[in-house]
Amino acid sequence: MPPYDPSAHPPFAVTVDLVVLTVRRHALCALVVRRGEPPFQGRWALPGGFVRPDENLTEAAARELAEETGLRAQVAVGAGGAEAPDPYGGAGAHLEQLATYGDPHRDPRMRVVSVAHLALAPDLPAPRAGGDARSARWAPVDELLQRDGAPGAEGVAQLAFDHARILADGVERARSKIEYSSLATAFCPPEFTVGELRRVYEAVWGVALDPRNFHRKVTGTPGFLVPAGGTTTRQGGRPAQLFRAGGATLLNPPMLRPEA
Amino acid sequence: MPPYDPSAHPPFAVTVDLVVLTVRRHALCALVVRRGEPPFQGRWALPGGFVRPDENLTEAAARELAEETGLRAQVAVGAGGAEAPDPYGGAGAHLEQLATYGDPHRDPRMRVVSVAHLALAPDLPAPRAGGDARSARWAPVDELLQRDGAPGAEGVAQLAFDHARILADGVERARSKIEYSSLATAFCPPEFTVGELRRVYEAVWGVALDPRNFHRKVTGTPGFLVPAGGTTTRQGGRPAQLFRAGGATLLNPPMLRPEA
DNA sequence: ACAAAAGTGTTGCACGTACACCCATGA
DNA sequence: TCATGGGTGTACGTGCAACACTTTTGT
Repeated sequence: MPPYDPSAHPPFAVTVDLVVLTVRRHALCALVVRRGEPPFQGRWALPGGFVRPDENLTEAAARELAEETGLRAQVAVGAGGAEAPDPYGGAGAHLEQLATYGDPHRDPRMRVVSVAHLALAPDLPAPRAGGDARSARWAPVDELLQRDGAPGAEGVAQLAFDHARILADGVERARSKIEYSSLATAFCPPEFTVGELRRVYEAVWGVALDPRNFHRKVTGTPGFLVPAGGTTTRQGGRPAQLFRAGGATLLNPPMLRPEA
Repeated sequence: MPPYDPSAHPPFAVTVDLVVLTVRRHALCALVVRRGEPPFQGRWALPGGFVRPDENLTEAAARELAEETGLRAQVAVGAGGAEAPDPYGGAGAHLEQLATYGDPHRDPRMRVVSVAHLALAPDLPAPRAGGDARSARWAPVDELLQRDGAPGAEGVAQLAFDHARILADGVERARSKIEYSSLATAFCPPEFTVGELRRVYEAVWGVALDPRNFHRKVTGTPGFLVPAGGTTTRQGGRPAQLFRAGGATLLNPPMLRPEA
């Protein structure tokens, strides 16, 4: 390694970008904000911002998440590069590092290395255009990721920068990770029914699951769900038991994703 | 997002660090280099270096890998943030992005954000102390990751910076990824036997596997292994068929890791 | 002959899939 | 009464674990 002389190295900017996913009306949706200035002015982009000198990457991502959504982060430990325990106590969104994108020309203005993070949130009342966001919305990922040229599907402009790629990576991570972990509960409110959890899987994977077998699977895995005591009929039909996420974080054997 | 004024942002240095793993004498080993200057002078560290202005992160990692080992990288595409296809044609090591580490004080000299990469290589003749490495060696990961204070296990100094954490994350990634992918073949020479592949799994997981069931599993998975034609007795005993890695990259159903 | 490693056959069990069936509520 | 979603029972198939057994070399 050459000696470290700050002035001898090219100027890199380091940012965090956020893939914030939720399930709304049976569809997997991502949070996007409209850019107010060039480049890509007027286009939709992932929320994000610069890492400050005194904060680590996870803190920067949690700060941006709070600014955009008001959610407090539940930081995941593990091989994702988490650096600090959850500084908050309350309920909030799952947050983990996704990947880092550093192509020399991904931002036309200067060299920007972006550490993308993935956040999973329960359905929120409405995007809060806080901080420096001009306007924000939840958009179905299917729309955002449509390749241009798809017939009969115009009207959705491509995301700014390489954000389509980042979003695709985040969606793929979420889709595969709910197979073998209890992460799907991060899309649910603190108390939820088995059917609501099943609809999360169905929305994220875009498939239909057998309600009976799903029920047996999740209630039969020790530590995955703990009964919360009450019941609800908010989905109609027979009253359903309410559950909370249990301590188990790994699902073994995993939930099988149908090939469809 | 505030406007981009390079001079308005704090100076970040961006580096790549490498977790290079191989299997030697039945043990999972990592490549470490001895630091020739402060901080952590004389301590072992992961190989790595600065990202240059004109290269992306994957290219930087591949360049460092070639400088340290002479290996050419087979870049993995997917959610790891790969940015370019393999620019080389020959045989080489598997390379993928691991995670990014950016704690404000991880390097005492200045703010350094390191994009760690994971490389898996077949057993190499000897570490080549090329580039700026003072000296290099393959060290068993069990030694490198021993927590200090373990009785009867002194003599192995802790790795420099946060490299023990990075190495642990890389080892965990390798251990879990060979479960559901054909990645274990990256530890083998171009042609290998079923027994040699099994010994890779046993070394990486630190468990014993049933040779008969392992044989059925890997030869029965379509596209995982393709016969190379010959046989060998280099392991002693009855001649074993030689295989090459097949096109299949995903193992379904996965190889089951015994709980031991 | 013996050890060592490569392969094959067979059986039992755990778990997923498919689907018939019953339960409890609101309209 | 009917539609809707919640929940249980059961038969069938697939695939892994375990282990007996055969094959082919080196010493």
